[in-house]
Amino acid sequence: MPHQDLQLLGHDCGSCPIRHRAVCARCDADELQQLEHIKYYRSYQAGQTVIWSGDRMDFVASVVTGIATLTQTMEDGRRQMVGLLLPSDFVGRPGRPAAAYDVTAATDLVMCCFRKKPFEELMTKTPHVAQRLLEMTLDELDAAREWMLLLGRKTAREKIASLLSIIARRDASLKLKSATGAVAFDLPLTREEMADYLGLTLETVSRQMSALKRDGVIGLEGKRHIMVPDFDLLVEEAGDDSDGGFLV
Amino acid sequence: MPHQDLQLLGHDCGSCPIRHRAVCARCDADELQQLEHIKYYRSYQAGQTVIWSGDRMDFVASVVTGIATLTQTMEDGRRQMVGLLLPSDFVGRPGRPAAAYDVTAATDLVMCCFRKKPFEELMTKTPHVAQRLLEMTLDELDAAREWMLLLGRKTAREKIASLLSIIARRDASLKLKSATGAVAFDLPLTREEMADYLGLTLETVSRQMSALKRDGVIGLEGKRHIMVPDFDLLVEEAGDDSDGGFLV
DNA sequence: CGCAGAATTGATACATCTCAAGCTGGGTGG
DNA sequence: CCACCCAGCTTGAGATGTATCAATTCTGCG
Repeated sequence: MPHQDLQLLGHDCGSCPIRHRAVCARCDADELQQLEHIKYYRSYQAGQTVIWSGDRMDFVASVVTGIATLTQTMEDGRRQMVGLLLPSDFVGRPGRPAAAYDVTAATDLVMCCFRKKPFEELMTKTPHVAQRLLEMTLDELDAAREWMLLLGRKTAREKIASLLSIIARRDASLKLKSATGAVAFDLPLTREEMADYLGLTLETVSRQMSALKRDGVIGLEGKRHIMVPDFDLLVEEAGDDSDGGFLV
Repeated sequence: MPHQDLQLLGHDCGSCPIRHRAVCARCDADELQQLEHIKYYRSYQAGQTVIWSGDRMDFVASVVTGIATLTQTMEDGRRQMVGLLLPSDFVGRPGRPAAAYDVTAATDLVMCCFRKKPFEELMTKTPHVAQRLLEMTLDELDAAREWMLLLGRKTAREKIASLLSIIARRDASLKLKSATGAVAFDLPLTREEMADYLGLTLETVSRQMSALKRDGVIGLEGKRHIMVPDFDLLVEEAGDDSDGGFLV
């Protein structure tokens, strides 16, 4: 059962922190008002399950604050994370009645939910929501393909460095900065969640984190706070083509 | 330079073999006529490169016949396939000037290309193309996530069985049949391409193919023709949840 | 016929997994 | 206030699956 605090903040789209990046980014005043009508907020505590794969899902949503994960599980318990949702990311698929993945709150989480039926109607009647959703889905597809390269071909060390640089970049972009030089951020994931992201065991994640620390690529303060003295070095360790991925 | 046979077949959308599945599936007569105006066909021989990652790309396209692959390559030569495009699948991203992946013809290939600029205009002016593209992109994202589970958590044997069952299913669906009982099909990929798909080496692919043959899960006629006596057994070997994935 | 690309098979190396034992830090109850 | 506890994490030793390197063996084709 979701912990259903009605948030006082953010009831008005105009002052919403993800107003300019989420699925509603392109909406005009009229469309926004229609969305206001069908939206409601939900909060989850870190660790709570938002929805189980296969469950009926009669809403779609945007992440407002916090981080959620999408995971797939095999019958024997092997788990693979297939999505990492940051503020402004979209959850759910219009036209699909049930959830295809487990959705979990990795940190405390606030989502802006839209009742699915009216949301679908809005999509067919006005263009801006569908346009923006297409754009976001194409971006996610690109991210998924980058992730496939990571899973299929990178070494454990490269995988860790890749994940850290991805989080650093997205964290910087949420703060409207760009990731260069010295960078610091909090890991929103446990070692086990990192392992599920990377297709590794948590022991291997731990060992490689220690190795990167030993080699001076990263510094640790507690388990969660990461300091990166030279972001370019981290990117190099990730094995990515040097450019910051400016293909748009 | 693409081998640019103008195809005699298929100049008319009405008789196009992918008319009801491709990005144009929802178009009305008027929209279809606009598409006719900006489309042209291109043919490629098996092995030819359609476009290199980073190259300027001033068209988007649908695969009409044959199979194309999307691959990413790291600086040191490690390769990962990130897309397998069958007839009706879409190539290219509206709004992006350059190709993000290498696109290669795995078999002889015919593509229906649309000049990008007018295609983008058509997308903003009429709803049906954008709607269908969104739907197709969401499907691809689901496929990519399934693929991520494969890359991150499956054993070599499970990977091979998964790939074979995916190809068997898509092959059956193109023939408007469903994959059950005894099934047979041609592999459109070399061992090396299979390895690039699965995040393995070609030697491991070869060994696991031999193992599946030895165990009677598959039969081989030549290198490319696969016979599956019991499709359910193959799916079991793939480690997937038993159901045929009917989440829509 | 014989060649070249594709595939198979073998022997060995090595990265990561597995199993197992401690460590650490923050919260709780005596 | 301290001892304890527990989840999360680290580290170690050994097992194992896949990669690597190296021959052969197919197979289709000029």
